[in-house]
Order: sequence, then structure tokens, then C-alpha cells
Amino acid sequence: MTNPVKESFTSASAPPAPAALAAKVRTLAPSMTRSMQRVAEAVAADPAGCAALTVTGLAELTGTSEATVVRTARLLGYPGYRDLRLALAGLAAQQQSGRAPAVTADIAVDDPIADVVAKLAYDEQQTLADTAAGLDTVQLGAAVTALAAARRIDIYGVGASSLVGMDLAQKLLRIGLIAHAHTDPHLAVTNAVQLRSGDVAIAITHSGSTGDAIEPLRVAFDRGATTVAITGRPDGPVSQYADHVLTTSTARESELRPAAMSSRTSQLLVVDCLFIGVAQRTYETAAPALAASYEALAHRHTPRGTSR
Amino acid sequence: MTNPVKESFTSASAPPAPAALAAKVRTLAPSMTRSMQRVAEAVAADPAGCAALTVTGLAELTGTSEATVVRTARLLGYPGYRDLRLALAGLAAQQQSGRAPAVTADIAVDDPIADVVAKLAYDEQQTLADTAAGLDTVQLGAAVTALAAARRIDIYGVGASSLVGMDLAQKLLRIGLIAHAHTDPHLAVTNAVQLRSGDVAIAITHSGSTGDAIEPLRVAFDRGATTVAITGRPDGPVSQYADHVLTTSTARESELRPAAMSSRTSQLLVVDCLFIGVAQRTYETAAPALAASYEALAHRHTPRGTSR
DNA sequence: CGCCAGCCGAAAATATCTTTCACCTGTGAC
DNA sequence: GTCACAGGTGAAAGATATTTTCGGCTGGCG
Repeated sequence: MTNPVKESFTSASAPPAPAALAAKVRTLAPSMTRSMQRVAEAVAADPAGCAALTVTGLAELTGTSEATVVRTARLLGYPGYRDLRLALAGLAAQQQSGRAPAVTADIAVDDPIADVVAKLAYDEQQTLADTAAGLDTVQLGAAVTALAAARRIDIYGVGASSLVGMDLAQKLLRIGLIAHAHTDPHLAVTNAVQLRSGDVAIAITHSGSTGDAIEPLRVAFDRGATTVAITGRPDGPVSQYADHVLTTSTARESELRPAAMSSRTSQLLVVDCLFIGVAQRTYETAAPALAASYEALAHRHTPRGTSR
Repeated sequence: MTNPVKESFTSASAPPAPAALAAKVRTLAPSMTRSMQRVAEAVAADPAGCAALTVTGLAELTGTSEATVVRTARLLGYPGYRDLRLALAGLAAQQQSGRAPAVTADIAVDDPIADVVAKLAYDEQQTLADTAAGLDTVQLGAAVTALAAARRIDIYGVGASSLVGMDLAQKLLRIGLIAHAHTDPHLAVTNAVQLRSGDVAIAITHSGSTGDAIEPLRVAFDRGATTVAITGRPDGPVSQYADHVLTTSTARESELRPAAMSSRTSQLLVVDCLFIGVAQRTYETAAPALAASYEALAHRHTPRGTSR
């Protein structure tokens, strides 16, 4: 304790440097000794690589000793090598994520699988954002009100949209509403005839011009039911017979990724919004119903379960 | 040498996870013990803060022991605490520089409809990002390879997952593969018996323990077919019979938004990735098939169509 | 040529991380 | 109800990594 400040001079004004590490290295380089410069250089050149090394490793890499590495870390403003290493890891992560947004291109035939995942996820996120931004909450609210009070709900959709319709029907059934998704156009029409005021009919069609979904909606509309269209083309024929139009977004499509694919994401978001809206309005009955259906399902899972 | 695997079980397919740590915590949480959950929670809640702590510090903070902290780090896929800490520092740096924390609250009963839309869209975007980050591209690639060469593809899923299965089957059929989604558990099993080497069976179950989806997969597995599991619980029973496990992410759930709902988004992304992967590999036949199916559908739309 | 200042690394000292092991708790069988 | 058992758990031993100490070495200067 004769001399508490022996090897512990730090560059004073340096708090735990965040990202401007390369700059700091350059600034401080002149005041460094040869060995320290080698260490600093290595660190600046490959933060990620150095973050993976222990003091000893970095010392060997730079042909110096542990002590020198620690001294360098101190000079750069960190309490010790451990903290420099942490900062290095952070820096590496930043650089990493920084160059990520290069996924805006279309998916190509020869894209590696990792790129496919990234691009697809990005596209779908974009689709969701677009849909949310473009959704008319007034129309949505009106549709929810109609659904919550409906005596009976019929849903029409064919092809990819039929799955969305079934999803909605499944959900509504779970909270005690009477909903049915029709996929057979003929049966859809014959059922639509049964509808009347107080009932709700929903057509789901991305193109807005799928005859098989429009026809039953028209019948329901004529019968006095409240009609809702979920479509990517609010100016299409389907809107003619819809009291409320909910617009889904259309993502950029490519050869490998037909429109039908991204429209599904968009449609599902709308459907989820409808469901949650209805669940809110009918909370008194919906909550217990949801809990009950959850409970009922528990028995379908293998008891020992988690293999903990 | 007696027992090389004592405390060294890692979650197998887990490489040093990059940024999707919160997601990983959620995925693995169910298979964790109470103490480990506390640690995982702390880490997920405050990456930056935890990165500043030593093992001992984090153990004290969470009221557990060093051993438990290390065990948790292992479970999350890191060789030890040191590496988890490094990853944490990286994560913290990213959040710091990156976008807003955006701590969205759960959807409440009295949220206005506009909030519901925004929260839902945000949650689903989050789910997509998590899924993409957590997806093992090696497993995915292997599954794609198997699918592209398959003589026949059977898909099992019940409940909400059945819709995802149907979606996948629809897509694969479009590019000329022989795929069938089974929703009836009995028929699924009786059909699984027909499978043999060179065929592919896919089970989709969020819980990883849905007997009705596992049983046919087991049969297919025993018959020598290549088996794939798409699940949110990679440690669940279903993985026992799966050659390739594709992990979907689990979103924070709330009363109004049961897990089944967000799992669908995640599952669909995986399914889309599979589809595109297969389409790439079989481009020669897939491209014309896609074009043809598109062509065939055009006639189902009202001729005057778009009212443009 | 000898002396001194400061650089440098080997090795000791310390901190941190990992592993082991025994205890403890809750669970299921009888 | 009691017993046996399968894990979960943390204290402490053991292994690594980091920091500090300390003495040798180099090169400049009188």
C-alpha cells in the first residue's frame, strides 16, 4: 500500500467506452507502448474474435503477456480485461445486427435456407405492420358489435382463405358463439338462405372477386343479415354486398412467394382482431368458455408431459 | 468415464443463441425448475444489468446458488455462465442502440379496438422475429431435403394445429408433391402404417405432448419414415420420435390471448419456410406447377373482376 | 562503459467460474 | 400414514481466468 497508484492509471476521462472503440484506439495509440499497440490493434481489427478469447489467449495471439493485455484494457478506460471483453461482445453484436437489414430482396432460387427464413420473417412482419396501419377501426368495431350480438355466424372462403375462415370459426365457437365456416360453395349458398336480420355473414377473399365466396355473401345480404368482407381489394365486387369491409394488405409477391401466401398472414391478423374484439364485448361469457375449453384440452396431452 | 453425461445436458440443438434470448427463455421455461426459472426470468428482464454481475452476484440477486445459475446458462445453450454473460452484453448493446424497448402491456378487456389492433400486430411481429431467430436452419435444411425427395408426405395435427397442417399440405400439393394432412387421429394412425423409408411424416403440436399427433408420428417413425416435429416444446414427448425438430416460439400469453393463438403465427412461418425450401430444391417442377395452379384459379374469379 | 527509466512478461495472488456431493423436498407406492 | 425414491438445490471443493507483483531487460544518455 505504499503506492496505491502504480499500475492503475486509467485514461481518466474515459468511462466504459460504448462503441467508438476503434476511434479510441487511434486516439490513444501514440501514448501506447509497442506491445500495447499490438493488443489494441488486434482488438480494433476483430472485436468479435477477441471477445471470444481469454486474457491468455489474446496475449498469445498478439505475442505479448497477460499483464500487457490488462494494461491495454485499462488504458482504454475499462477497469480490467473482463470489462473490455464485455464491451467487445456488445460491439460485435451491434455490428452484426447493423448489417442485417440486407434482406429486402426477393427470395431467390439459390438463397441459402437461412436467408429464406430471414426474408420470409421480415416480409411477414412488414405485412402485419401494413395491415394494422391500414385497418379501419371503425369498420372493425362495427363488425365486432354485429358479431357479438349475432344469433348465428356463417363464414365463407375457399382455397387458402378457407383455412382462415375455419380458424375464425374455431375461435368463435370457443367463446360460445354459433359460427360455421363453409368451404363447399353450394352448401354455403343453401345455408346462407337460412340467414336473416341479426345474423352475420363473413366472406374472406383476397382477390375480392372470388365468386364462390361472394355468392353466399350476396344471398345473406339479400336476406337481411349483416355482412362483412375481409379482402385485399376493397374496391372489388365483394364489397358490393358487404355492410362492413375490412381491408387486408397485399405484400410484394415473387415467383416463389405467391400473393396468396402473404395475404393469409394479413387475414389472420384481421381475424384475430375480430376475435379479441368479440371476446372483450362478451367477456362475461367468453372468459369462462375459454377457460373451460382449455381445461377440456388438458386431458388430451400425455400426463407425464414434459419429460423434465 | 463412468458417466460422461452428468450435469452436462444442454438443450442439444442450441448453438450460442444470438439475440432471441427472451424467446428462448420462454420456450425453455416450462422445462425448468423453479430456481432456474427465477434466474432465467432475471436474465430476460434485465440483460444489461445481469451482464454486469458475476455468477455469485446473479445467484444472490435471484436468491439461488452459483450452481443453479450455471445450470441455467447451460440449459439456454451456452457452455457456461461466462458465455451467457457475453451474449447478455451483446444483447444489451443491441437494445441500447436499437429500437425502443416497446414494453407492450397485455391486451385488456377494456382496451379500445385500435389498441387491440396495435398490440396484436406488435405481438405477432415479435413472435415472427423470435421464431426466425430461434429456428435451427440445419434441422430445417434437413427437413427440406427429406421433403423434396419424399415419395409421400403425411401431416398430423389436431385443433388449431390442424389448420396449419392443412395449409402445408395445400402448398405442397401445389408444387406437385403428394401430401396429406390428417385430422382424424384414427385415420392418421392407420395411414401412418403405410409409410416406409423414403416417406416423410410431420407432426405439428404446440404443446409437444398432444397424443393424437404423436401417436401417428411414432408409428411412422417405427416404420422407417423420416419424421419431423414442429413444436414449441422441443423437449416434449413428440421429439422422441422426430428425426428433425423445428422449434416454434412461445409468446407471452394472456387471458384473452391463449398460447394456441400466437403459436399459429409461429407455426405458419415454419411451414412457409419448409414450403419455400422445397420449392427451391424442386424448382424445375415447382415453378411450372405453381404457375399452372395460379392459371387454373383465375377462372374462379368473376370475369370482369377487379372493377379497375 | 555504467547508470537509469521505463517496458515487459513469468509467476504468485486473487477473483471467478465449474463441478461435486450430500441434503432436502415433494411424490408415489404400499 | 409411512417408506422409499427421484430429482432439485446449494455449500464447498476444484479448476480457470484475471489481476497484481516483481524482477529482468532494453535502450538512451552522460
